[in-house]
Amino acid sequence: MRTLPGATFPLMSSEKADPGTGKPPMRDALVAAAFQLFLERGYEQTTIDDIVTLAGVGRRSFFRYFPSKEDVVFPDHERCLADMTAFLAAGGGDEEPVRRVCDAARLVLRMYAENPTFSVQRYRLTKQVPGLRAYELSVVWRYERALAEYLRRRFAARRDGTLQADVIAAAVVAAHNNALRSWLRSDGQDDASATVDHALAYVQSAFGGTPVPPAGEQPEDVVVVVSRRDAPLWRVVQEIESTLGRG
Amino acid sequence: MRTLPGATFPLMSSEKADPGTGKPPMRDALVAAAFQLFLERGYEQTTIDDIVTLAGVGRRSFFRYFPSKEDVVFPDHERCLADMTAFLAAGGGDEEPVRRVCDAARLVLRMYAENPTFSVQRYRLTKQVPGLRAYELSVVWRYERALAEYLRRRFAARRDGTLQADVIAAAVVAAHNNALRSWLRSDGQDDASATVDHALAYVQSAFGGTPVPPAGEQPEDVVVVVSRRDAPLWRVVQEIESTLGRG
DNA sequence: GGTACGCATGGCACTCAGTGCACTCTCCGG
DNA sequence: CCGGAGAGTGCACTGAGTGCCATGCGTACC
Repeated sequence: MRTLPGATFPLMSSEKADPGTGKPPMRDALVAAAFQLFLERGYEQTTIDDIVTLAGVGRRSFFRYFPSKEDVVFPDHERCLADMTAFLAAGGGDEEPVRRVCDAARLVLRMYAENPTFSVQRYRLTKQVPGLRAYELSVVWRYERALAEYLRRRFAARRDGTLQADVIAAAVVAAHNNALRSWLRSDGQDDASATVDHALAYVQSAFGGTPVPPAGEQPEDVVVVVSRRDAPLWRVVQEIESTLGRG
Repeated sequence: MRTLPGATFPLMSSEKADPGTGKPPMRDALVAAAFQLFLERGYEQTTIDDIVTLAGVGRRSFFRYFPSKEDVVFPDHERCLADMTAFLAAGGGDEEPVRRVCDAARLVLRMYAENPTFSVQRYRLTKQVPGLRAYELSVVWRYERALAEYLRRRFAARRDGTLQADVIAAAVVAAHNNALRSWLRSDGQDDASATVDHALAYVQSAFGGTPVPPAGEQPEDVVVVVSRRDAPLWRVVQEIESTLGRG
């Protein structure tokens, strides 16, 4: 197996990395070869044979590491999803649920932000290849389902708990994606954290979670709530809870 | 071309329908043949050759009507999307935007509800075939983009207009899908309109749109509650309920 | 009446993604 | 030295999707 000329991304090390030797595992070589070709001649114009030839490995080996051609564009997706799921599972169950899923979204954005050049190149690719855009949807969908499943568990007692879980998860993902795309369009120059915080604050303000806890602020011992009379009762209760800072 | 034995769905007539004669156009014959085979032997176990053989047409004709094998499962998608887009474009610009997109979602659900058996069969199919689930995501994504584009135009003047548009569109689609799936799981027995109204009311209540416009009702649409901050939550809720006069 | 045109369809050959299987090589423990 | 496990490879095969051209059929035009 020959090594690649230049095209080395600071790829996240795959699970089966070889810490002893410095040689990149075949998986990373395939990703590097694939991106080099995708960028210089386009995704659809690149065949699996082109990739494995450049990487100097057998064609069959490609499909040992990636179930499909699309998967090579999202090489760290499984790990990222697992990390997010683990983060959600780590909580003790006493956190405010909406804030928790917002924090999970921040975690995902941080992983994107760890490799700005890689993320930006992938963004340019997915933006102009319909097949990749479709595949990205199925990737994002799994994140959304993970968030929704967490919220469904937390909202198990609520009336319409699954509905609220699905809607809030979708809103969080949409806000995250809005911020992510904005950051990607800036070529990774903007402040990713600030952008996503701002986007998620909107979601939190819409769904009861206290947007920003004013640290060190003395609490009033009287709270005033103003509500439209025709607002649904659960919405009023939610507002009460968030105003009182209980979750 | 021979006609199919039984398997006739009340398919929505395709654009190029032949109003004079009663013979179903080839497109509908292909859909009928495809679903018959998908249901009796599974999606992946059915090849294009199987479909065109059963429909009695040439293989090349399949791809004349459907760009891919997945498309035959969503034969009316383009028309449905066009209808929804037309509905959004039809407004004069003075409607409340959130309510407008909710009405657009109701329109889509109504189209599903027009063919309950077809919708339920497709649901069973997409539920268990990963490839179709992925394709459905790209279908739904186009609806979501249409809603978001409409909201972006309506929110052009707002700060964070595009963010709010994306988030609200995602929430509306999530609520619609939640209601749709609930209806599909009931084999089309539930009241689809009531289910989707309930789901969309949650979204409208979260994002500023008045949930139900109390026509002609004027008085007391604002209620003020004052509570000690350390009062138990249940006590506060009790007070709210009695103030609102609800049980 | 004949001809020319457009259009829907059919047939054929080709590319390429993805799979199943059998083989080799190497490393490792006994 | 042997035997098994696992990584990598070669090969043949299926099936989706495409490009090209031939064929048939109705219609408009001469």
